[in-house]
Amino acid sequence: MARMMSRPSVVPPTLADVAERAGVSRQTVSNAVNNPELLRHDTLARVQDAIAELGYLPNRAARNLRTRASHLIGLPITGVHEGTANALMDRFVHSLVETSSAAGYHVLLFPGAATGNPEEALAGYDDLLRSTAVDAFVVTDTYLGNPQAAWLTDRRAPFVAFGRPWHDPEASHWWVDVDGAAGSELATNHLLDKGHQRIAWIGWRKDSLLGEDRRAGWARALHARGLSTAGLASRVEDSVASGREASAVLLDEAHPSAFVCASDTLAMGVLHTLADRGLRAGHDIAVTGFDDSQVAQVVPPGLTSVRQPLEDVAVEVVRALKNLLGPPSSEPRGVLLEPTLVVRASS
Amino acid sequence: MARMMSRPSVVPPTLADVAERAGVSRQTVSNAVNNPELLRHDTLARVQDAIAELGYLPNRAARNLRTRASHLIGLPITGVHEGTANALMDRFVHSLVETSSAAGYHVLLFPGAATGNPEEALAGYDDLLRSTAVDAFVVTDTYLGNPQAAWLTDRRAPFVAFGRPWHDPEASHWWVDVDGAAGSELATNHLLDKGHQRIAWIGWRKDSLLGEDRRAGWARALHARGLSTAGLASRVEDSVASGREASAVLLDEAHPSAFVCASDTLAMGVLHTLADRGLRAGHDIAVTGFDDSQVAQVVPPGLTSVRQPLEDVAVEVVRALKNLLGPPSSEPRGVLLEPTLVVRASS
DNA sequence: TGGCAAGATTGGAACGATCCAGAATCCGCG
DNA sequence: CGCGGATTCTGGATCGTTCCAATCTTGCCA
Repeated sequence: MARMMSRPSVVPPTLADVAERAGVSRQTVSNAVNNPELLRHDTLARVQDAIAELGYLPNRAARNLRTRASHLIGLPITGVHEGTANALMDRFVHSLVETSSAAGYHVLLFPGAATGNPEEALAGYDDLLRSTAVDAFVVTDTYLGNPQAAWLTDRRAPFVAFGRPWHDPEASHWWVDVDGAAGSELATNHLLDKGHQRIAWIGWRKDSLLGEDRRAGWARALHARGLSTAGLASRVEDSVASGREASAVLLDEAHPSAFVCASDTLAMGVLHTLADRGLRAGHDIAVTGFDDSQVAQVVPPGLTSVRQPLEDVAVEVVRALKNLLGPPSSEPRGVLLEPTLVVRASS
Repeated sequence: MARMMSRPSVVPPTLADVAERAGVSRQTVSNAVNNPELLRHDTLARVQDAIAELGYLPNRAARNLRTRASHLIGLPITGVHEGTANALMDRFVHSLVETSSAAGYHVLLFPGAATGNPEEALAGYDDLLRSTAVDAFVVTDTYLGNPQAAWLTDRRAPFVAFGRPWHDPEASHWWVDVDGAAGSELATNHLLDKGHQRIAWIGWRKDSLLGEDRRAGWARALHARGLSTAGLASRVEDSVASGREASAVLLDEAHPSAFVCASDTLAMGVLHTLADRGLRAGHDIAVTGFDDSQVAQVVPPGLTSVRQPLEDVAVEVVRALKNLLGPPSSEPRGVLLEPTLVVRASS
């Protein structure tokens, strides 16, 4: 059956074809597509019929040329870090594709700062923009000292950041972020409610403002109950090995009954240490992670983790994009979303 | 400093601008960019200087319009399955972006068969193609009964599949795949070499040809050593829960000393069962997975897993794309790559 | 019924590149 | 020195759409 429907590989119909068929001018067809409210009822119907009969679809290249827009959003693909549990992007990318598609945009992937110096990589952004390959960017790697945001702002490149402008609170670009402090506070309070008193923190190096933010939530929760944080925090790099070492040291020196971690990767390190010592997560020692990665979902016995509302982030990012590319608006340029806690057997 | 370099937001230079500056015609500049060998040495140099001075970049929309090509490759994003350990696509997408970028292509993401009936989703493919949004597709979900390949072939849509045409060995489209049987054979032989005699298989439902292929490798390895497979195989759906149940049953009824699984997800299920029973993976019972997902890398004590050479797959996919979009070639249309085994502490 | 503004429709020009055919230049050789 | 052919360069036409300004209809009221 499908075979009978197979189209010969002819050239697709154009505006002119539709116009002829409907007995109107090209411009009228164009209006029928882009500004239907300009047409009289009966004309609109006639044109729409013709469009349907011919299976007309506007040629994107031509439209892009004329309107100087591509309706594409550039998303740099950053390096996959072996050994970390970050499937975070997977979920975000998926949500972003869905949401932006509904808004008439498609997502264009391109190599981000994969290799070499950042200057060179950023030049790639500029090329995409100048060649009208993309209308705007969505950037996610707003880590310590990443020059992206400042550079893009400087070049007047339209972009939305997933991540706050930590180093420049005055930054005027659009951003969406998740409240990390609230997240670790959620996790910590959950443990406190379970009766834990000595709750350790394993986070990132002090120069990671994102890490310090998440840490603040842990500290806030402890202080709120009159508990001290002294000696209970460790700051390392984001790897399983680091989490493993840090938790071993903390167990020996501070005797915590629970760990709150800045990432699932670090939490996995804790699980390693527990396994090494014959301790059972959730039974002997409680552990929580951050990101609700697939690892957290499938690892025995199940890792309690802070889940970022990536679907909502995507929605907000697209909203920001629309504001960015549309007429100037006075909406707030930064949005902070609240994470949730997914409780599993590790706590 | 950077601020001083900021460009005013002027219109980018066009071919005509470069032509004027270099004192040649538009066409000559076009040739300098696309067919440099047509120019005399000195003219080429002069034009290239002008290009560099003005920072000229061809306008993609205009080029696409004229050449009827977009230099974009469509990659449908399929649903994220919660609870499975499939970060496979992450790695593949990354490789594909890198490789195709080097070949002058960019990757366009769009919602695949996310919701509803496949017919509707496939119509989305057609739209992209007809509106000249993409030149070709890369499809990955060639699972049981997926109509994609046949449908795309029918519509004469150019595409390359990651995955063999299981249901139609005569299919004439381009594809790249990884030898699953060889993968499980690798894993099984590894266990046999370690002295295991009773090695169980946990795979997918029998109607998954991909699953049966992987299973065949396990059976082949056992038979090669004169061992029987009787009672040692279980076929379930791809979830942690299924792997958990299947392994529990197998442990009770067949008393295997090792498990070879068709996916990391199933292997995680086995790890759950082992944890339930106080058994230690790699010590009491050996386990191997398939895909070398991030989960395999970070879970204690480390999951031995078959790793697909996704980087090579991407290279082959791009090679196929070039053949597909370029002049007809007589290269073979199917490529089968060999996986490797990543040994960790679970075996 | 004439006048007029609002509404609906139209045709030419433009976006910036490449295709194509023809013109100019170069080169070697009789 | 002139000629033919290869090499190099050029200008107009074109891809399919939207912008723009102008024209044609319509509806309303005096």
